[in-house]
Amino acid sequence: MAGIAEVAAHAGVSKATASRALSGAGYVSEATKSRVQAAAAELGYVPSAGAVGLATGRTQNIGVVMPYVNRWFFAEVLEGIQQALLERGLDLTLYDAKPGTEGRARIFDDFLARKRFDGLIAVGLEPVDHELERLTRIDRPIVSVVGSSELTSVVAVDDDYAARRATEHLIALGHRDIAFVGGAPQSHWAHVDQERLSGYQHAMTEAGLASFIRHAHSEVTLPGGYAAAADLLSDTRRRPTALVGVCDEVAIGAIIAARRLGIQVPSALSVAGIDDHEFAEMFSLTTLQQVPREQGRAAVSVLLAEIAEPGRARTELRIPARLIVRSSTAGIAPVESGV
Amino acid sequence: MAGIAEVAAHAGVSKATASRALSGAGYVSEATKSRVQAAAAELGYVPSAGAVGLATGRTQNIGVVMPYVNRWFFAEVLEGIQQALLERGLDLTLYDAKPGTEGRARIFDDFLARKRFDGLIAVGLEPVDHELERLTRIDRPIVSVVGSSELTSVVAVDDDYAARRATEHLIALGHRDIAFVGGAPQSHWAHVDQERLSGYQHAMTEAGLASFIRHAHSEVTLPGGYAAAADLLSDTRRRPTALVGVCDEVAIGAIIAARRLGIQVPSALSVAGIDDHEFAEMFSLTTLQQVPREQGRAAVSVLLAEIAEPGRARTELRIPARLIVRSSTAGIAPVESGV
DNA sequence: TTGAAAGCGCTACCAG
DNA sequence: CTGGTAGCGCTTTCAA
Repeated sequence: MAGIAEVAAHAGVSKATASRALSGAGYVSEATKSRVQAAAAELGYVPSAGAVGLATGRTQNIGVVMPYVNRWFFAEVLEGIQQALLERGLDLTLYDAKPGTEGRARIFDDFLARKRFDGLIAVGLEPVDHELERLTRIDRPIVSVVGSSELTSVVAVDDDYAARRATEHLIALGHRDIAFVGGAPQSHWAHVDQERLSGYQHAMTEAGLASFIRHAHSEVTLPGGYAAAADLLSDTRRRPTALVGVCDEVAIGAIIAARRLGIQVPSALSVAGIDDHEFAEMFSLTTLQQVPREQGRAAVSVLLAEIAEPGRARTELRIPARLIVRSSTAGIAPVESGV
Repeated sequence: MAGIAEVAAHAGVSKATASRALSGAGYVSEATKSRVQAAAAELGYVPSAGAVGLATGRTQNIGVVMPYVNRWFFAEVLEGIQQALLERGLDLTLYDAKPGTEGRARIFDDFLARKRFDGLIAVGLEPVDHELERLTRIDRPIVSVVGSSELTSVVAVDDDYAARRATEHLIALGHRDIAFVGGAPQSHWAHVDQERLSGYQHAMTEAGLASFIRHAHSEVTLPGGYAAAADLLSDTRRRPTALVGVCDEVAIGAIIAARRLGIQVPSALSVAGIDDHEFAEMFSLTTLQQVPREQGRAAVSVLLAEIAEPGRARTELRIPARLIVRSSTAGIAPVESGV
């Protein structure tokens, strides 16, 4: 309730001086500065964010748009962003833009246009053209996490590399009949799924296993992976010896399905994922680790740099995933020596 | 970029009239109203949230504080809140107040004090005294989701009832040696854990099974449930015939542990949970359903009512969970006729 | 080093 | 029904 005017009065100075003393900008004698600070503390003064925003043009607030918050990856990125902002005293306003909903349309048409933020982080948005056009209108720095964009800075894991590496790991173990599970033709996360699928395809092709390439579509969720794998594995005649999941959730779903079908992992079936999901350890899942929390933090750094220095060249951060071998993968037949 | 002054000029009216025409408050002739609206549309006018906030004292923004965003329950509540706010054109700023962190302290000391919102929703916060004191200082309506509070309105499932019902279900199936899994002495979510534990204890006691009461502590996560159950079940001499999980994540962890130990569910072990988690179906988990998304929506309704009508009496919504019987529970010995 | 005053963009009161 | 004007709470020239 106490405004800067009261603080100023209390300290016996003008509003202008009080403002300088509190914000640290401009010349103020040490004596008056501490007097003002004391007054502010005593009155429990807290500046009005709205007024500061109006006067400075800086909202001290960052917008975050993502299609889901209840998926591991997104939740982790969000936490990373939140932590980084917290340390810097910035607020975060969240826009949950679920694909294909009316709410998403409103976010792009109304909410984002309000520009209640100094910059925006778009996580796995995969905007369609119309939405992209809205985004460019915003006239505030934007950083994308996941995906690719010519217009914004990007922070992401190298998806192609991750899937390739997972596949190579299985090939090195002697597998030939390796299927790729996850991703649907018109999944929203099309880009990532596609990159990973193609990483798998490349690895297979390079190893001369092009004829074994198989893609079992599924929703990119744990139950989705479960269903797809249950389907794929129940056909005993054409059962692959190894699976690459488009992400850990799908891979874990596949492991659960295998267990229910009585198929031993890894002796009868090897499964590799991508992510290092919080459940990966529990399922002894071999995976390619990415740390979404760090991606969130990195996105904040990049964004703040762009806010501080308008016109800065865009940044593109591609982070290589790291292979973590646990015990969901094992050799088949005589094991070849590894890569 | 276009301000209301330009819109006014474009439409040949004063700023005041333009404001009324756009906000719909006060008398404006239909003719001028549509003229102003046309001008606004043409110029792509979007009001400055900060300025509106300053002038009206309403930020059109709701704050949400929660200790985690990456747990099923919290993520679901968050989505419910977000949806409800979206429909009403309100923004949401998120504060991720992880217990015991420095960030949490900052949120309570600095961020919330900024009062950048018209009202606050606290999800599973369980504030300690010092924090509670901060909260009361905020002087904005607050609604709690989960937990209990004398000071704020509350929206929550009836935890005692849910656990009691789960336990009764198992008792009705003929089980006597039923253990409760989950919750640690100083878990952050102490209140909920405690309520559920005591629901279990009551049901056991009322059925004359007090001597069978057993509580296996664990972290309230899927891996936590896995670890605790693995421990509990590996002692073959004292193995219970049924388990009540403090929540579905723990219950599912227990099922996974049981399967790994070769214990058939439900023939050798019945498991019941509380939540109806997104994975419940996949594990055929019998559970007491709550719908956190709806709790989020309800919290928004209550909060907006309190914002609209200051001094309104506090609301307390206790929602009874609904028993969903799947196939993780079954009778032991001759099945008694059910409750 | 400090103070006075002019806005930031909008709403709301009060005349007309 | 409409326009002028005074703020909302803060920052920021510009003089002193």
